[in-house]
Amino acid sequence: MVLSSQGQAPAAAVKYSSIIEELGRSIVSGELQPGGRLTIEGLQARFKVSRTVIRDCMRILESMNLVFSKRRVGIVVQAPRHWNVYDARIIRWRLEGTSRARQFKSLTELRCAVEPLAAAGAARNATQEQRAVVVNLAQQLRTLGEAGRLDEFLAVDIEFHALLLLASGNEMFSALDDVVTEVLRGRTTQGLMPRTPREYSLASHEAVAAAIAGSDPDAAETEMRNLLAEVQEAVT
Amino acid sequence: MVLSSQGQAPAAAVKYSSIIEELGRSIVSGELQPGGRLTIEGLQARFKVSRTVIRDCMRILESMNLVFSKRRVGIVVQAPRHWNVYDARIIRWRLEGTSRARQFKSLTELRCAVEPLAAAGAARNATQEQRAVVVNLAQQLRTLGEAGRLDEFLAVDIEFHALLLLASGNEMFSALDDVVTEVLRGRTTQGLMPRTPREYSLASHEAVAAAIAGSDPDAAETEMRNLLAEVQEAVT
DNA sequence: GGCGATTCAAAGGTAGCATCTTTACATTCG
DNA sequence: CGAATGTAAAGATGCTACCTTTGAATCGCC
Repeated sequence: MVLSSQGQAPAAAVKYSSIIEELGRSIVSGELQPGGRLTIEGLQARFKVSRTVIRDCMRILESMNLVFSKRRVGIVVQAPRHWNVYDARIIRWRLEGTSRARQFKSLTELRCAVEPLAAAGAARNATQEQRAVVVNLAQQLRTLGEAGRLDEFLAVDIEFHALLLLASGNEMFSALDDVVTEVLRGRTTQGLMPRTPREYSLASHEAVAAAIAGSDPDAAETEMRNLLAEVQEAVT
Repeated sequence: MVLSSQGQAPAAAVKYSSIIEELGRSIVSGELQPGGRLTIEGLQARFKVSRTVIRDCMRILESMNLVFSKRRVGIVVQAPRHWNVYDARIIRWRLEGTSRARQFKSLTELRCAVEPLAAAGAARNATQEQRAVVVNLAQQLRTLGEAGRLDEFLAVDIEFHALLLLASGNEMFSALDDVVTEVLRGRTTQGLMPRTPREYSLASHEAVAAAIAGSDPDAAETEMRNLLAEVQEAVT
């Protein structure tokens, strides 16, 4: 799952991507109510493109379970419970839209659920190189944090957490790296972070790294939980 | 996310669904290597359908990040790390294929991560009715478990866990109900379950239910962790 | 041998037509 | 008057033919 780009696909804007974006956002924001109908013909006129393009878009939205299409009826907007909420695009749209705060909270809770086990997994499965990098990143975090270089701190923090997910050896966890990235980034932008990272947080990162380096899953899990306690609190 | 059907869409087999199934399975199983190429023309000949249908299929597979298409090159199979592994269809394909055991383990680990927090969430956010139902389901589990009626036990167990996820109030959690359903079902089919559910397990279900009914998030989380400890062990 | 121009294969996009389903409406019969 | 049945139309599904755009690979020049 890749938030920024469609996997390997070249960034080259294909024609329909903007249509998907627009419709996806409308649906996710609630502007297009569940049960609401669209027709290919209508969309064709609205976006001034051929039917093929609209059809392609519909297939994609359908595959995200945002809509379904039925003969003689048209394209019907699905209720939120059907949406593939783990699809990177839907996550992005929800974070951009009015439901940002809500989505943010959900994702943070998901992080709190997953990251401790991911850390434990990393302590078990990480390669030697990954262990070394984790320790190194934690050190960098301290340096940058104490120096108050927040932007660089954020970048390294993202790298730290993404590496843990990857090293966990569980692809369901590593697929969430975009989620974690987005949440960390949003947390800073939204001013939910202290100006200077707290000593507590720096120490926790180091402790997690040490546990992973020392192949101690239980410690890694516990320390990660400590680390997340702060986060949890800020959102609740 | 719905494993069995595409949301509200009628079961009516649209033409391309079987093509998607076949190609999706080939990719997920590794039969079609990452970097491997397909062409629309080739697929057209292979499946004896028009270009339109193939294009629709490609859009869908592309939207799952299983492939990407490039002009002058064709349709290229993506590496596993790009796949939308939370897409219900991909989960299903992986569970059907040769990587079943591996996928099973990942999903179980995911359950262990998510369900405790979901239980805590349910203790906080469930409606009165949901709380009553949870308690009732736990009771049924005891009755069915002690009577050795395994099929019915499984059905109720699935209902129990799905309700927790739903009641958690976190849509990222409730979207995982298919995953949990599939894991529970597979666990029974694969003979990972004791013939008669253990007293320990029955008590844990009751304890979780009681904690939710009594609005005690911490207890719900702890009890759910106890419940999952057994599961965790069986898979590791 | 390296670098720019050319070629061309394959996807992207358009257009129009035929078909199939399902809904909505009208008609008929009890 | 109400239920069953027939019918028309709306709109998705599917096919074919044709043009455009892109970018990989080859060719040719320096």
